[in-house]
Parts: sequence; structure tokens; C-alpha cells
Amino acid sequence: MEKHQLIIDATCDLIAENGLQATPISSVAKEAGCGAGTIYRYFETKEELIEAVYLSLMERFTSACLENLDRTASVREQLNTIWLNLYHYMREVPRDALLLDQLSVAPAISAELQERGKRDLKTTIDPIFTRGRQEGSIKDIPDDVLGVFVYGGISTLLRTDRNAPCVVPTVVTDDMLLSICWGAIEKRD
Amino acid sequence: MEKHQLIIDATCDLIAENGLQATPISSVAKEAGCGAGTIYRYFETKEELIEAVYLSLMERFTSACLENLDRTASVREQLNTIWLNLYHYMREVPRDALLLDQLSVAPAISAELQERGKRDLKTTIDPIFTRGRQEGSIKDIPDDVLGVFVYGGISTLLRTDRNAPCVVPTVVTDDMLLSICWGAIEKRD
DNA sequence: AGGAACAGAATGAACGTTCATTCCGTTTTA
DNA sequence: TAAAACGGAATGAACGTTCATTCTGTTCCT
Repeated sequence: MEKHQLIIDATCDLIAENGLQATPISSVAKEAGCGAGTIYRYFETKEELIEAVYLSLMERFTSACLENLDRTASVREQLNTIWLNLYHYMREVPRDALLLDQLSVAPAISAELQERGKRDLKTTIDPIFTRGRQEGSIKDIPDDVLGVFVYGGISTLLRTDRNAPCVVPTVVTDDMLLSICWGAIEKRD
Repeated sequence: MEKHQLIIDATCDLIAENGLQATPISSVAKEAGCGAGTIYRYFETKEELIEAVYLSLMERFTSACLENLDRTASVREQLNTIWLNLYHYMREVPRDALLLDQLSVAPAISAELQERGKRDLKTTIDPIFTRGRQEGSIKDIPDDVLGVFVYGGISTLLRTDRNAPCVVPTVVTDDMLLSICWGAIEKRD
């Protein structure tokens, strides 16, 4: 495998396990099986490495969320797919869920980088919300608000469970989760 | 004011503004108007200081959320009060919202400390959920799941807005917010 | 005077980053 | 073809900086 990617992977593992401020370059080098100096052949600074880690993480989230998405299906079916994809990915790959928690408060992650990381997902989801709103099945509230609220709920739920385990995985079925998510955004008369 | 509290306050301000890893003791000392050594008269280690900061933060959140709570009111009214209190507090005191973001991924904050920080709030809210469930107005889903989901939605919404401002404060009315929160947890037939 | 409280310089460990050197595969030369 | 020359990837010891913590002399209070 490419050294570039090897270094990124090692950094992902270490930050998820130990946190950002407990992940010195020296330990990344050891984990990646190279010398510390080598890392600086691929990344000018540690900050740049972190940025690369963040973008690779967001790519994985994006493709996980969009997996098996049938873009001809109904609004409801499409959102169900995306939300369950997100929920399952975060449960199955806690490393990436932990990593996202760490990076979302890292000073190295600027506002534009965040925007870049979310762009692909947003350009898929926002039209679904828009359509749902036109069809009258979704509340008249901006895309961002609806999307972010649901995302925040799911991610916080799983984060809490990671800290004090055993509540969520055994109790929250897919149906429950979707009922909560839909309740939040659904328009009722 | 007590030096003890002065040091905690200075630390709150600096962590909220600069992040935890950009808040050395030396800068806390300067902000608090004392020498670095003085801090160690009140806190044995920096970690202990961070723990005190966290507990003081959670006290403020707790009392903000429970303000004007009428414990004889209906389930719906009580939850409305709590959620709006939370929403308004996080909007009005962004320093504390930022601080919570930083501390919730800090290694100094252990799982038990988190539990202690949330305890008072939970012992008030959980019975409200339980009652709502008995009355048939709230979904048959554990307290933790419902509470955490709503909290996560609100806090993530405001965090996102802080990074790319202007969406939320002007657009999301109290009614909208409550409609989202209630939709998530409300039982419908 | 005597002891507690305080300030800030001193200390040593840990970190990000640099750089002189080594290593290794490829190209050139005879 | 064999060996010499080359170039850039890789290395890790060394450097300068920053930080938490300690030390030491001073100030304040009673």
C-alpha cells in the first residue's frame, strides 16, 4: 500500500484510540512503520496530516451513507436508507465515530474544510428534503436544520452509549430509530 | 471574588475561546491575574482544574435548564420549558456551549465524572419521561435514548450554526424547535 | 515576628520539525 | 555485462520551543 495512505490510516487508529493531543508524530511513525522524518515527506505539517485524515474520514462516511441508495425511490425510503446507513456505520466502525468526535473540535479543521467534507452528502440529501417539503410530507424548516438535528441526535446517542455502554445496541431497533428521526422532521396536520 | 472561582472562570473563558490544547496554565494565570504557582495552591494538577471547570459548567447547564420549571405542570409543558431553556441558554451563552464541546472529548473527563455532571438533570427529567410514557403520550423507548437524542439534536444544531453562522438564530423559532423535539419523542397512533 | 499566600523564574520532559546521512533501485559508462 | 554514478526516498538523532510543575524569594496578614 502507498505510504501516504499508510500514514493516514495509522493516524486514524491512534487518534480514535488515544485522542488528538495524545497522538504525537513519533507514535504515528511507529504505528505506520516508518521514521518520523518520512511523514514530513508526505505532509508539510502535522496540521496538514490531520486535514487529510479528516477528508478521508468524511469520504468514508459519505459513501457509507449513500450505499444502496435508490435515487428513484420515495422520499421516505431514501431517507430511511441514509439514516440507517449512518446509524449502522457508526455502530460497526466505532473507530470512525470516535475519530469524528475528536476532529470536530480540532483547531486544525477549519470551517471551509468542514464544508468540503460535508459537501457531497449535502448535495445528495438536500434535494430529498426539498422534494419532501414540496410533497408536503416534511416540515417547512430549512434543510440544514432538519438534517443537522437528526444527524446530531444519532451521533450523540451513539457517543453516549460508547461512554456508558449497553443501552443502545440491544434496545434501539431500526424501526425505533426511524420513528424518532421521522417524527422530528415529518409534517403532520 | 474567591481566587478559586476566579481561576475556574478564567479557564472557562480561555478553553471556550482557544480550545483545551491551546490553554496552557501560564495563560490561565495571566487571565486570572495571578502567578502560575498560585494555581497549584488550589488545584493539584491541571487535570483537576479541568474537572472543576467541567462540574461548574454542568451546574450552570442544570440550573439553566430547570429555571422556571413548574413541577406540577403537564408533561408537555415541563419538557417545553426544559428544552427551550436549554436552547436559549446555549444561544445566549455560547461560551458555555463551546466549552461543553471541548470538554466532552477531553481525556480528563472520565465516564463517572460525566455521570456526576448529568445526574441532577437526569433525576428531574427521567420521571417526566416516565410519566409521559405512562400517560401514553411518549414513545416506548428508554429515557436515555429520548433525552439524549433531543439534546444531541439541539446542541449539534447550534454547534453547526456557530461554525457557519446565520442560519439558526434568525430562522428557527421556539415553536419550530419544539415541533421538532416533540415529533421525535411523541407517540402517535 | 511568624506563617500563610503569592508571584514568577527555573526545571525537565515531551513535542513538532529539521537535516545530515544512509539506503536502494535505476541509469550510465566502459 | 559489470560496476560506477546518480537521485530521491527514508531515517532518526538533534534542535528549539512549549508546557506542566516545582522552587525560591517576597508580600501580606495577624
